[in-house]
Order: sequence, then structure tokens, then C-alpha cells
Amino acid sequence: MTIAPLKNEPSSRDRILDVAEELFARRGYSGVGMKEVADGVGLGKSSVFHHFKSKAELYAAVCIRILARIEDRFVRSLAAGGTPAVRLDRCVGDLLDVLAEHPTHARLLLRSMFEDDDLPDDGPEGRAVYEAVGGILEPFSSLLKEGMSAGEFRLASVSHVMLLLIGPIVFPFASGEFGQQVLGKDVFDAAQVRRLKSELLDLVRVGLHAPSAE
Amino acid sequence: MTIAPLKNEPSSRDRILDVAEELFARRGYSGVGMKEVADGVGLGKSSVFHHFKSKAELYAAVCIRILARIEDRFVRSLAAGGTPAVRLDRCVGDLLDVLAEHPTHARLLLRSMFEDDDLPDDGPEGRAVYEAVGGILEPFSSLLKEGMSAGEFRLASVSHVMLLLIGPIVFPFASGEFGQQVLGKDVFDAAQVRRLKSELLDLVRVGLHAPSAE
DNA sequence: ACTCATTCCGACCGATCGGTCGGTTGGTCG
DNA sequence: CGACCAACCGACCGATCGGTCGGAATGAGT
Repeated sequence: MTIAPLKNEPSSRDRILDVAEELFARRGYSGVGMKEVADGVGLGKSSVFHHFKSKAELYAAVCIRILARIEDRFVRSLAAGGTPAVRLDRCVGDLLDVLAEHPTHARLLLRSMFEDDDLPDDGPEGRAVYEAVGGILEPFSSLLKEGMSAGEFRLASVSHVMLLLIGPIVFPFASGEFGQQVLGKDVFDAAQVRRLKSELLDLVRVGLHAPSAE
Repeated sequence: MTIAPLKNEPSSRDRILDVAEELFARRGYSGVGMKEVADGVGLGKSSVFHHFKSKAELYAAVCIRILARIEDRFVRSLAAGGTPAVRLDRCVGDLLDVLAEHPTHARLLLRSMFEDDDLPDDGPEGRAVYEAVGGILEPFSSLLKEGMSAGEFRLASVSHVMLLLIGPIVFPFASGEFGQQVLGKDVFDAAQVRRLKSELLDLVRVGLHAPSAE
């Protein structure tokens, strides 16, 4: 069957994506050579170019796969019911969980925001990335608006609050050695993740809560 | 006078640092070539190598200059009196101001956390960076502890809260086009900076405040 | 006038970059 | 069987990488 590679062994394409994700997260787009990726997979360089016709396309594919994983969990978490406050709590927590489970994600995500030069912004891959990001930001924005008009969150500029909130969610898991140095322990250690999550949720809950009305 | 270049014209060395800072912030360490830096300054490549003996040293010099600027403002802001809550408010605000005044700073700072591979961690420059970071983190940590034991802030893990707070402070000004897309306007526009600052201070004030005691 | 250090440059080095090319497998069809 | 095709490879391309070297200016000190 050519249409169903239902084997347990991951395809070469997936293994290339895995290796590339790890390397791009650690050293950035221009810090990684295609030879390095190929060696990591155990293939020749030209074989990598057989699966992805350019470095930019490989990078875009890595980003899209990550965004898809995050979007998937995020919208599922958002779809589950509850008041805006409950839903915010749950989906911020779930977001942290995804980032904690895949140590490469936060870093690569942050990097891809900086290196927009590298991405072929106009190509179809750039479009896909753009849509995936929108698929995450838009429902989040709606949730905040909903909570404010329901009187659960204090009134504030939704876009500014969103931009602010992305920081503490993504940064800790992207900080790598720096974060380890601050905490004294591995950021991805289960106990640290739990601690980080509880502190962040405390901060968000109280920081966004409407002051007078309950 | 060889020891006092007190002219108004910036020295070649400083102009190299300026150009390199701009480029490193936009494209990262390995995304920038020494030729590019030299062209930006209007010098030959070998002239740049006359002032900085390697690319890594140039990068470290850029980082140190930025950290020094931030540390300077930060410790000055911290030294001024007031209760812990007042001092936290003021120095977070001042921190935002520095980052807003120099659009390259936040991005380069974040990048340098990711690219610890590129920095010669064991060399004297690496040491200088390390100390500059410590010079900022340590007084901040002390401030938080002080506020907690004084009962002004709610009790929490100082290190985790610190790691969390760095996110919303640095990220918005590092987000570049992404931030612009979220806000709909330039992140470094004076009005947006004001808005961002007020939202962040609201969030921090309420989010860290002790719940019961006043 | 002679020296000496600073600043700058063009030419060059070996290595590596992203990417191409021609060709060889091995498996799946008709 | 022969045709086809995805997967893979080694060899190679021009360009660029970080870095070196010898020398040409310039100016201050003596």
C-alpha cells in the first residue's frame, strides 16, 4: 500500500522532522545545516532534499506541525464548557502542559516569531503558519472579550493583555539553561512544571479578575 | 590624546557595535555575517576584525553593552526608596521604558538566552555576561522576598515568580511583527507602550498583592 | 627625519553553506 | 518479464562563511 504507511516504524519524513525540530529549537534556522539534519537522521544530505525541496520548506513544516499540535489541544480545551474564568484557567493550564511535554516547542515557537525573515511569508507554507496562529489567537481573544462583558474579568484592552499573557506562558519553557539557573532545577521536571503552573494560574486568576463585582 | 577620544563623532568601534546590535537582533548570531556588519558600518571586513578579534567576541560585546544599560537603569530605580510594592512598580515600569526606548534590546536579550551555545561561556566575556545578569536578577529576587516577608506580596516561590515575570516584561518588545499584528499598531509607538505598561502594572500589582492583609 | 602605534584595506585561505545532478537500489504494478 | 517510482546516495557546484596576512596610509612623539 502506498497510501497507508501504517507501520509502527516512523517514516523517514517524520524522522527528519523530529531531528530538524530538535536542532532548529536549539540553534535556530541559520544555525543548523542540512548536512547536520541528514546526519542526525542517518541519511545523505540529498535524501533530505528529496523529502523537502528546500531548507525553508523543512523549517515551515516543523513549525506547522508544532502549531497544529498546540492548536489541537487548545481548541479542544476551549470547547469544553464552563464560565469564561473556568475555561481560561483550563486552557492556560493545558497550554502549559503541551509546552512542558515537548521541550522543543516553546523555544521554536519564540524563535519563529523572531525569524520571520527566514520564513517564505508569501508562499503557501507561510499562509498555513499564519492561519494556525490565527486559529489559536482568535478563540483566545474571544474568550477574554466574553469574560469581560460577562463581568468576570476586569475591563482591559484585549489585544494588549493577550500580548502580555503570551510571555509568561511561553517564556519559562523556552528559557533553557537560563531558566534552569534561575530555578536551580530543570524547568521540565514534573515538580517544577506543577509549581510554575500553579503560580501562573494564581497570577492570571487574580490579575484578570474583576475587582468589585464577583 | 590617545586615552581621551572625547570627540562627538562616535568611534568606529561604537559604530560597529551599533550596526552589529541591530543585525544580531534582527537575524540572530549565525544569521549575520561579518561582511554584512562591515558593509553596514562602511568598513572592510578585516577592519572589523581589527576591533573585535572574533565574531563571538563582537557578539559578547554587544550583549554586555545592552546588559550594562539595563542594569544601570534598573539598580538606580531599585535604589530609590519606597515600600517594596512601590519599588516593584517603579522598577518594572523603568525596565519597560528601557526596552521600549531601544527596540533591539528585548529581542537580542531573548535571543542570547537561546543561543548560549554561541557564547564562549567559559571565556572572560561569558563571565561578564553572567555577572551582569546576576546583577539584575539578584536585587530583583531580594525585592520580592522583602515584599513577601513584609506582608505586601502574597507568599509564593520567588524563583518561579521571577521566571514568570520576565516573560510579559521582555516578550512584547521582542515580538516584532507578531506583536504588531496582534495589536494592530507598532509595539514601540508611545501610546502602545503606555498601554502595555499600564496593563502589565495592573496585572503585577493585583497578581502579587497579598490577598487578605493590606 | 625617524619611529611607532593605530586604523584601515584587498587578497586570500580552508571550510561549509544550500542546492543540483546522474545514477542505483528495491518494491509494486501490468 | 519490463516499466515505473519513491527513496536514497556520492560527487559536485558557486557562493559565502569566519578568519589571516602583508602592506598602505595617518598622525603623534622624539
